[in-house]
Amino acid sequence: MSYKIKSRIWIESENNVLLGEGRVHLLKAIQETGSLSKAARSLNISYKKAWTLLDSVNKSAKKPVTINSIGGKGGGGAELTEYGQSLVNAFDEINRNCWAFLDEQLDKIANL
Amino acid sequence: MSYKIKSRIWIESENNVLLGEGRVHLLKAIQETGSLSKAARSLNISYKKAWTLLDSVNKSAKKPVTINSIGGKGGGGAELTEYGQSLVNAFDEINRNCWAFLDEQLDKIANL
DNA sequence: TTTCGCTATATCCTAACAAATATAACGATA
DNA sequence: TATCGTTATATTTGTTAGGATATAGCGAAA
Repeated sequence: MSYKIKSRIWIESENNVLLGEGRVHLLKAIQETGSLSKAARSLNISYKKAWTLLDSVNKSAKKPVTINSIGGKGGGGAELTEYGQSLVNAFDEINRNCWAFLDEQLDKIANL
Repeated sequence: MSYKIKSRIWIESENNVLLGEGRVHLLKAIQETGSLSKAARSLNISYKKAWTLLDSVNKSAKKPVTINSIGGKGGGGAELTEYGQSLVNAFDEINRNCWAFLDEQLDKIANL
């Protein structure tokens, strides 16, 4: 069996992490479930962890990534903004491209 | 100030990590100093940590990456094999290429 | 005005990981 | 055969990130 190359990418803003794979997973789950707590449950992470992540995302981003509402019908919820959706899509695309790129590069090591 | 994209790449072999940035730093330091303990001191990490890393590298690699000698003149030492040097060089090149590639990709996010 | 499920936040606790320490073994050299 | 600076490894101690738990506040709707 041969070597594999793996990668992790993330976006920073003013030395704060804006987006990484975990954050993108969370944002997708929010989009699917309509709430932060449901998203946390679906990802098997604590609400606190999810909240901390989302808070950090929104504090680092130039424009709001989600809109969170407290109280009201159903207790409230969270949803992605247009900007949030664009970020998620762009991140995914870059990540996929990066994997493809690295797989190409790998043959520099394969036959040493 | 605008977003930055960062990355971390590593090479795996049979689900074990072979090379990452930290390991490559260590290998370079071994090459420069001729010993594992000197390399550890130069990187400000404990000997134990350095030894554990190097041990893992050599156990994951298909061919030996360093040759370590115990006792004798100077107490012993460690040096990179040809193969080890090739791995280090290839990793560095792939890493640099990856950075350049990702910087290109970043403008997908810059103007959202 | 009570209920509901959610957002928001503080505090404690623990388990994983890193650092610190100790010690054995090695072999060329003098 | 004593010395030296290594490699090699076990064990103990510290630290910190994350998990668990608790609770307050919110607002639409019935």
